[in-house]
Amino acid sequence: MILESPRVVISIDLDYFFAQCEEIRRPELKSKPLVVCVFSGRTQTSGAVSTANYVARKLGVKSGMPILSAKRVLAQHKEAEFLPIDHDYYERVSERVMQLIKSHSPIFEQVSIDEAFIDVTDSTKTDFEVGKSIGLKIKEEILDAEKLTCSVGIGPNKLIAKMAADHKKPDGLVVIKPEEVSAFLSPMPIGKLIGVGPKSESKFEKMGIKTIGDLSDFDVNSLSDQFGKNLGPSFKRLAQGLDTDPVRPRPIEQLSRIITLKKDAESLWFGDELKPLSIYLSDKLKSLNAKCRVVGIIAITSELKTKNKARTLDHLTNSSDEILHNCLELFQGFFDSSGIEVFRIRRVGIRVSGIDLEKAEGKNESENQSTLTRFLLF
DNA sequence: AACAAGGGTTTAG
DNA sequence: TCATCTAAACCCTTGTT
Repeated sequence: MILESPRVVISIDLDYFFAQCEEIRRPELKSKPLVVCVFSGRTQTSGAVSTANYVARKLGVKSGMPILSAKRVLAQHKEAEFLPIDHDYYERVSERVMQLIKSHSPIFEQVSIDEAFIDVTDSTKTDFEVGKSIGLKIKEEILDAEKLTCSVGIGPNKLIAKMAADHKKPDGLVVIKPEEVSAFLSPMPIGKLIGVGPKSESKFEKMGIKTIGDLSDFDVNSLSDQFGKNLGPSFKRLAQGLDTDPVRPRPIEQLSRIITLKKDAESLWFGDELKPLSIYLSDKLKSLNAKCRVVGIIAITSELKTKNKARTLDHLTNSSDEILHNCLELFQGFFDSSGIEVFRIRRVGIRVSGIDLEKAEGKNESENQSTLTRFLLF
């Protein structure tokens, strides 16, 4: 019985992308520890590591680490570089790479600034050897055109393609044919399964599930009890290597913008800081030819707990004034609630969702979609 | 029972 | 002061139809 129609899916993941972009324009950095940082502006070193090259990673630098910790880890390495993130530059590089990848198949999905899938079932006629040669060609073209390395995975669906790409990094290429899926997945530790993070991993551990193989034949009802009636069965299917999610462009569902305050707030003194955020989101909506129905705020407390509020409007909007006005009212709700719960706010942001793409004049649906994809990132 | 709205959690990069 | 930023998927509760 055929449960899933055979596909050939390629996952392309640009290696340590932001740091590699910095290495392109300053090749002398390649041999040094290189750390791309998001400075928050509170102090000279406050902020987090966005990504680091493999020289820095081997010395212990990790994504998400406080910049100060990375500085300590690299204290002995006077030559280490800490560069501020330059998103516009990475965006331009990414855009060219994505065009190149897209030229290999019309069935294309950009997952993030440095990651994409293509479905090459048709052009390969399901021959994985042909799929492999397309993967090699893409690696070669990206290297020639942009001097960037990437990791490529080829499999019968997105899950396997992605895990194959993760399997050999950097600059790898791994092909997993349908008949190899089980042997590939089964022995892997459960934390390697896409979608299983630290929280789920420790839950699985308590249930005696150590490997993906353990999960693949675990009782589905117990999984539903632990993870919910959607996620539980879904985890089991993934562990079996089953994934029917098609390669296709994802429509934008929400846009948000968040900043770190110079000082934690106990009152609404930061209202002025929100205005540029509302203008940014308004401009973004307009450039997408879109409007939103839901306006929300995000607050992260001094204890790093996230709080959200949102309201649904009775109409669509893309007006920055209207977005801002609604956000300010929502923030009031954090402060004038007669104080059972008091907290200080470290970071604040605004979000629009319920996004409605308007029909653009003289553009068909797919042109509309690609405009959308281009604006997806920052 | 089915659905919408609002808020929290987890994951990924 | 160690602790960025963006987006999606899912979970739960509550209220409405």
